[in-house]
Amino acid sequence: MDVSHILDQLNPAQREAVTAPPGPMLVLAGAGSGKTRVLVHRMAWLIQVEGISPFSLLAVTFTNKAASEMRHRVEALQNMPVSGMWVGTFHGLAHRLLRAHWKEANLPQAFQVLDSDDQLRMVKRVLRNLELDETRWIPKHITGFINARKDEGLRPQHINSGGDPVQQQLLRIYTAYEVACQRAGVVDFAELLLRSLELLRDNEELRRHYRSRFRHVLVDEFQDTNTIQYAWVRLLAADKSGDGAHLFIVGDDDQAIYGWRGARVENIHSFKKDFPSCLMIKLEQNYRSTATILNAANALISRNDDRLGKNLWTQGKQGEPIKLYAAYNEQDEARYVIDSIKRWIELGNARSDAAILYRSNAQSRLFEEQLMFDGLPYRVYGGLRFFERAEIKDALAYLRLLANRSDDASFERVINQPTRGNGNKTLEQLRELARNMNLPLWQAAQTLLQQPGLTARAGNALRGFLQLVEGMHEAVKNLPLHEQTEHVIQHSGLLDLYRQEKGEKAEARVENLQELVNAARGYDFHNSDVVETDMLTAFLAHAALEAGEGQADAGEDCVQLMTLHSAKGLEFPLVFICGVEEGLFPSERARAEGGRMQEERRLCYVGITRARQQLVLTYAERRRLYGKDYYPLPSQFLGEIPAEYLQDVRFGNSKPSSPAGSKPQQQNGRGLMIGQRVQHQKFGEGMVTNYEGQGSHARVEVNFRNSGSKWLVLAYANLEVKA
DNA sequence: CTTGCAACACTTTTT
DNA sequence: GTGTTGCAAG
Repeated sequence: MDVSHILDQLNPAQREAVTAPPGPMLVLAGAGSGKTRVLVHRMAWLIQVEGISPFSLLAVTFTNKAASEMRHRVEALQNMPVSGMWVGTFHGLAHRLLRAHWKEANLPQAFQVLDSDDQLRMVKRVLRNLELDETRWIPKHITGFINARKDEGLRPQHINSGGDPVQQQLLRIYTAYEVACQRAGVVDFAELLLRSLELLRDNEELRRHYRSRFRHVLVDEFQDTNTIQYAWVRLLAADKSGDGAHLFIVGDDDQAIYGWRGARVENIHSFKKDFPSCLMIKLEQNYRSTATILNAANALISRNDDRLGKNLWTQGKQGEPIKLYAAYNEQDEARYVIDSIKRWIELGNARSDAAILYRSNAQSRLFEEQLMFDGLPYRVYGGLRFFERAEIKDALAYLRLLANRSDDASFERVINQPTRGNGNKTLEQLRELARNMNLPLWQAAQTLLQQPGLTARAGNALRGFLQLVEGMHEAVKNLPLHEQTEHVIQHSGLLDLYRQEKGEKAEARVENLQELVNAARGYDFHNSDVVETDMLTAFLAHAALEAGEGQADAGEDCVQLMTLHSAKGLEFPLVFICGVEEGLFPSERARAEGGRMQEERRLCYVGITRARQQLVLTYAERRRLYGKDYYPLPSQFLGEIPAEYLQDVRFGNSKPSSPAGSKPQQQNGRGLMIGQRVQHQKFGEGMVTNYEGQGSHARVEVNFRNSGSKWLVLAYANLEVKA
């Protein structure tokens, strides 16, 4: 059999991993070392050479994007669609299990998936029911608590409060939340994982079934797994009994940047202990970056402890030094970055080959303004995704109510959206009744209408809502999905509501609602992993599990803006990492909390290794953040990169272009400009960071080395200009 | 039920 | 500095 197409393009280490005999395997894959390629080729190898049926393969990733890329690449190697193979995210696969075995998992067949926003609302309702003060029991903290416990595999009954009243109260809320979810037939993200873990763990028949079915389980980005995800993988793993899957784990401990959301790098270490016979292969040859960039990254990350350890190398060129620009302030930083990008584009490069990376989303604004001023198309990653938009969630809530009347969260969301006379008072009565009789709100509403107590007007309004939902359900029952959607946004009044609103926002909302119809039309039920359910429920799960893109115009050639976190897995010829300052990157919180610096350093490592040809690091000497001025020190990470790889391009390298909001570089006849070093009789040495006004009113802002920043009237300040 | 104002937060993000 | 959210007045 000719296997050259599987092995030809692989280096020795990659080949060793791809062709390894069955058994636990840990592939330590450095940045840009061909990690996905190894996973994909391994799958092709198993199918084509080892003769493993795709039916016996399970591959799990963290994002839908990674999952679909993996599937496509396997199919490309295979030269045909591969069916029967399970490829998906942990959540997607868990969802698939629960759909297939809803009875065993003690769920209603039409159970719905809560996204984080739904979950937050749910918690707020629970708090209200328990009559707890939301200022003392902060809903966000509560969801954080619940999710963290679930991610550790802990139900309320597993947790010992140790007599701590706060802990006891939290457990009470956790318990009430679980009861409410169960009654409503909804499942949050963490619950998907926990419940499917419990399903496999406690149901011997099912466990046997899946353990004998899956011969190979491949896990991508293993350093990002949390406790329960690793437990889930282990349940399927081969043991002495002979059945169970061979685990093929791919990850990079140096790129573990999600500890703050429950990921445990330690799982990589545990894996070696849990599977002592495991093979470890390091992929250290990098195909992405110049030697300079790699050396800098290696030097930086070598400061971390407890690494499994690897050293990236390349056969490629030395490349340009890493540029380091010290901006006067954040405006200057933006101007420098965008000017550099403009020059780069003038050399014939694509806009999309340049990426601006930053630690926090708040930093994107200035870059956006500058890009807008210069007329450069750009795209900001992150932000609200399609299925998370309020109008979309409204429409989905109606659809969910059609699928499942017990979904209280959806009921509350739309009972008065658009307003139809169901006010707070009615809602309070409903909640009270639902609580007392232990009923979903829907049934409570029906009950309430049978009893006296509502005013005629309130009763009519409530009846109107119930009839609206029933009526829509009746009308829509046998229609295709997109017509159901269309009917619902029309007849619920949502479309009219937003049509009547004015402003760009409302227009966008109407468009989004129409886009939802298109999404429903395009939804491929048959291509989905979901079995044992109807089209509508499947679509709703799809909406919750795959929130969609943030912006529609992804296709255009544009400059890429994103956080360092969302840059993971991507690469760009030209990369800027901005705001490399103490307090921003590393973040203030990481600095304050001991032990968080290592993850911050890994984040820096991730950022550096995104760059293929040219890397530029920038920091500002003055930064305005949340309406306050800061004079940050350059990031300690800069000092951890050997100077031989760095080139200072401090001051004057940026061609001025008078962008929006910026001021001409020349300030009056004395040649004073931003960045100018000056001497003051009383305050000493400093640097001009800003100025305003003209002539005798002209004022400058000077950041003095020893006395901080001051505004001075130029005419009186008697500043001495330094070289 | 809508409108307006004050309080609040504000690292990172997928599912 | 900006945007969201919750509450009270109209």
